[in-house]
Amino acid sequence: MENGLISVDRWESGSQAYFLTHLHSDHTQGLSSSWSHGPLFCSSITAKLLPIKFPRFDLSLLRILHIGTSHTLSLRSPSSSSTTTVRVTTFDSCHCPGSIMLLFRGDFGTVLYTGDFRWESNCEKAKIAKEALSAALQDDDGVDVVYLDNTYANPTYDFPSRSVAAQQAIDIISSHPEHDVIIGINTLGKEDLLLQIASVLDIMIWVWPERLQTMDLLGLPDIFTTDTTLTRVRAVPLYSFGADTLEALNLIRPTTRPTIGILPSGLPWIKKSLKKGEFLSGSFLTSRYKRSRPQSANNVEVHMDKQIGKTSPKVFHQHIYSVPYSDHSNFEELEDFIKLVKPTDLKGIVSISTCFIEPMYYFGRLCTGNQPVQVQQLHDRFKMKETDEIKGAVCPETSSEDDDVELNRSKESYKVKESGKRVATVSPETSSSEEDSVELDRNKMKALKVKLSGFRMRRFSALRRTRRGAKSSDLDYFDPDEQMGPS
DNA sequence: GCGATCAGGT
DNA sequence: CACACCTGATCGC
Repeated sequence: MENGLISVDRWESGSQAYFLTHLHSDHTQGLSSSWSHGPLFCSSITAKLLPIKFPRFDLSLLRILHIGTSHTLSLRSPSSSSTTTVRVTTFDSCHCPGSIMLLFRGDFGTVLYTGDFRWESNCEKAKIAKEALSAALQDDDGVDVVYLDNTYANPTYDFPSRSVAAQQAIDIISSHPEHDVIIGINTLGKEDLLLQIASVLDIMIWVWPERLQTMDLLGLPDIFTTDTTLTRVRAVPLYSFGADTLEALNLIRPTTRPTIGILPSGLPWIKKSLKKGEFLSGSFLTSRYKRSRPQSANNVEVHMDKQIGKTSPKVFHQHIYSVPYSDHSNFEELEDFIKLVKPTDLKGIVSISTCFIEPMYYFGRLCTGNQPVQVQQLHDRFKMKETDEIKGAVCPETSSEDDDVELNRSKESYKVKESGKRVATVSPETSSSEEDSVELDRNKMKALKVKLSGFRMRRFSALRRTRRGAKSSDLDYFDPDEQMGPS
């Protein structure tokens, strides 16, 4: 959304007001400590966390948007030189701490920018946000455009609420009473998962020192620690979480306890780095429709198929479980959202993605614009997108539950093949067994690296570092001896 | 030396 | 298949 007036999660110069929906790095590309193109509007939590990511950021540029409030900005109209006003209302998007949804009203009409969001039907915060949005929309003629978090804008994405997924993680931990557990997380997000685990199992959760600082800034309960002796459950950075790490942890027994990994992820198709003769024969994208029973690691039985029709935990490595814990709305929630807002037009907001799901394909019938969406229109839109730098526009395969046979039949025509690498992988020359052996060699090399206590091993040992009794106030985050990773 | 960008990885 | 984000290389300033 750029018209010389405002930018949302975009940081090039040329706008008069900038909005940051949340602090994940795919939304801060172009933002830096030295950025100064204009005032930056964000939530109070984002403002609090921003200096961690951008230490020398000019804080006088920040403008706080409180949840549930409206602000009126006086800006210069880019076309004429007259003044124009933009009114912005802020809602909790329930994606990660500090994340917001923005409703803009101005000469350009009414535009709702969802940002990344998850509004679950069973979530109290989402319910409040929903009601606030409904109320805000009552004095409007309707929303002209919704910029939608279209990450899962396809009916194949049918995963449970976060609390249900968290319970699945808890069941996995409970069924491994003698194991250490590591959970892969990023620098922001999944805090509620950790809180639910800690509360139900009445245990503390280990986090790395920088993450503890974030937890403290967020004012979360005092259940996080940097002392490995206080708990068997550790949340570790996703980048240090892999089959290699788990294999290493389980190789050096009995020095350490046997360890399982839990990967909280909305991506149901996460595949492990495949080696021959191991558990899974196909990707999760296909296997989840086979109603296959999740295989349990180490022959420990896990009873977990309660959520019929919803994504269940998966084992994709001897020691790693995946639970469908997502901070993006699933298809059903997106559908409810569109039914509530009934926009005239709908656009997807994908940042770093090779897989763009056209939201109008499934939600077009819920919009109030020209109905129904014509095949040719969508086709044209895809073509436009592709020449317009969004690399590909793909409607993933779906089950045959679509009620609109006509659309379903012509689905193939919406697929736009991605150029470059993707094309190369389907070309006949590269599908030979020669490539397989290269792949195997690469895996061998990786395994060797671990065993030779190379880079990965050092990173792993950093994770195990004990910080006995450390509280965040005691920590010196800039002590190079305490930094994670190779020095 | 720093920031921006890209490639390659989990 | 890629939620988000890491490291490392390179390049321009």
